Amino acid sequence: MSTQGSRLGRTGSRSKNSEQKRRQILAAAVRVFARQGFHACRVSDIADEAGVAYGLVYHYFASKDEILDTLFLERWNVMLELIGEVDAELIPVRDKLRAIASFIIDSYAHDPDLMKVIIVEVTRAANSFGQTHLAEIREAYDLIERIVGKAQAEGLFRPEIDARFAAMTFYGSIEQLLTGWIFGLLPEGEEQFERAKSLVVDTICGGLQTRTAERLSARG
Amino acid sequence: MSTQGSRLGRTGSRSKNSEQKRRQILAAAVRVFARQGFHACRVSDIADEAGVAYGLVYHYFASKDEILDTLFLERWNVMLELIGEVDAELIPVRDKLRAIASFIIDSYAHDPDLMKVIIVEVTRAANSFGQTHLAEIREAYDLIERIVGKAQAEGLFRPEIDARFAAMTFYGSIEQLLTGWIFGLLPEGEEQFERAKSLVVDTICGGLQTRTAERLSARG
DNA sequence: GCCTTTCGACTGACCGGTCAATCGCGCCCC
DNA sequence: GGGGCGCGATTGACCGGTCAGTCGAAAGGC
Repeated sequence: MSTQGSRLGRTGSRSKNSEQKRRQILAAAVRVFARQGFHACRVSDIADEAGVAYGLVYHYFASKDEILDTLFLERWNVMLELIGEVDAELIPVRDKLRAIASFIIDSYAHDPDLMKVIIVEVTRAANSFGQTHLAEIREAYDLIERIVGKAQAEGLFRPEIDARFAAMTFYGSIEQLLTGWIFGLLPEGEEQFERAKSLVVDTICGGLQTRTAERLSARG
Repeated sequence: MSTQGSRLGRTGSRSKNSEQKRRQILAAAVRVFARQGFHACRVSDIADEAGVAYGLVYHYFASKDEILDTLFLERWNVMLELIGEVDAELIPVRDKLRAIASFIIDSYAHDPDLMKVIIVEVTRAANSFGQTHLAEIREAYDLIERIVGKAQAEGLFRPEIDARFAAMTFYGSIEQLLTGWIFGLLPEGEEQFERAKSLVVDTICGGLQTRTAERLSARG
C-alpha cells in the first residue's frame, strides 16, 4: 500500500520486460477476482492464472490488497479525470451526463471483469476496500453533484431536487445496470449497452412519466 | 439450512426461551456483520456480542452462512410480499413506487445495520451470497418491472423506455441512497429519509430537467 | 414428597485445513 | 560477476466447525 507510489515511477529500459510481467499479473488478477471474488481466491490462483511462480507476485506487489488497490485506482483515476474534463466542456448538461454514462458503460463493455471487480469489491464493499478508497469514491459523487448543481443554477434542472441526491440517483442507476449485467439479470451486447446509455440519461433527465400523466397527477 | 423449517415449527413452552436465544444470536450477528463485515468477523465475535458460548451458535445454526441466509431471507421476503400487495392495490403508479421506496428507506431508518448487511453482503455480493439468493433478488426486480410495464400499457409511462431498465434504475437509485448513508456520504436523519422518498420518486417519474430545458433540448 | 432418569440447552477446548506472506536459493541478462 | 528476476517449499497464524461433557429442569416411578 505505502510502497506503491515509488513502484509506479519506474520507467527504465531494464524494466520493460519487468513491467510486462507486472501487467501480466494484474490482468490475471482481474480474471481471478472476477471469477472467484477477492476473498474467495488465493494468491496462488493469481500466480497460476498468470503463469508465474507464487513468489513473483510478491516481488511485484507488497500484498494481495495492493493488487486490488492498483486495479481500482488506475481505472478510477481515469474516470475522475474524464468527469473533470467533461464538466469543463461547453456542452449541455444532458451531454455531460451522457458522456459519463457512456464512459462507465464502455468501460464495462471493454473489460467486464475489471468493472465487476471494481464495483463488487471496492465501490460497494462498505467494510473493506470501500472504506479504504472512500475519498476517491466520494470525489466522483462530488464531481457529478457539481455538474447537476450548475445545471440547476442555469435553470435547466429543477432546483427543488437536491443536487447530491440527484448525483447519487444518476450514478446509482448506472451501477445498477452494470450489476444487472454482472449478475446475468440483464441481456448483454453492444446494442444493449447503447440502449442503456440513452435510457439512463433519458430516465434521469426526462423522467418515466408521459407528459399527459404528469398533467393528470399534478391535477390530483 | 435444511433443518431450519422444522426448528421454526416448534412452539412448546420449553422452546419459548429457546426462540428468544435464537433471536438474541441473530440480533448480535446483525451488529457484528454490519460492524466488521461477514468475512472479516469470526463466529466467536457473534457469540461474544450475543453473550453466549461459542458452541451455542452452532446449536441454533448449521453454519455461519446460515445466519446470514436467515437474516436476508426474513427481511427480503417481507419486501417481496409488500411489493406484491402494493402492485395489487388500485392506486396510481407513482404511489406504488413511492410505497416501495418508502418501505426500503423505512427499513433502513428502523434497522440500518440489517439493511447494510443485506445490501453489502447479499444484494451486491456477486461472488458469494448474491449468487445464492439470485432467485429472490431477481423476483424483486421482476415485480417492479411488472409495475412499470403496466403503467406503460396504460399510457402513463413512456413506452420507449424498457421496463426492465426502468425497474433497475428505480431500484438502483434507492440502493445507492442507502449506500450513501451507509458510507457516511449522505446526511442521515428522519427529515433526510422523508426527503429522499419524495426525491427519488420525483426524479425517476418526473426527471431532473425543467420543462423549459426539455423544450430547448428537443429543439436542438 | 423425594429420588432417579432423561433430555435438551449450553459450554469452550480442540482439531484440521487453509492461506498470506517469507525466505533462501538459483538463473540469466547487463 | 553482480544484481535484479524468478522460483516454490515452508512457516505460522487464523478460524470454522466439532465434540465430549456439564448443568438444570421436567417427567416419571415409588
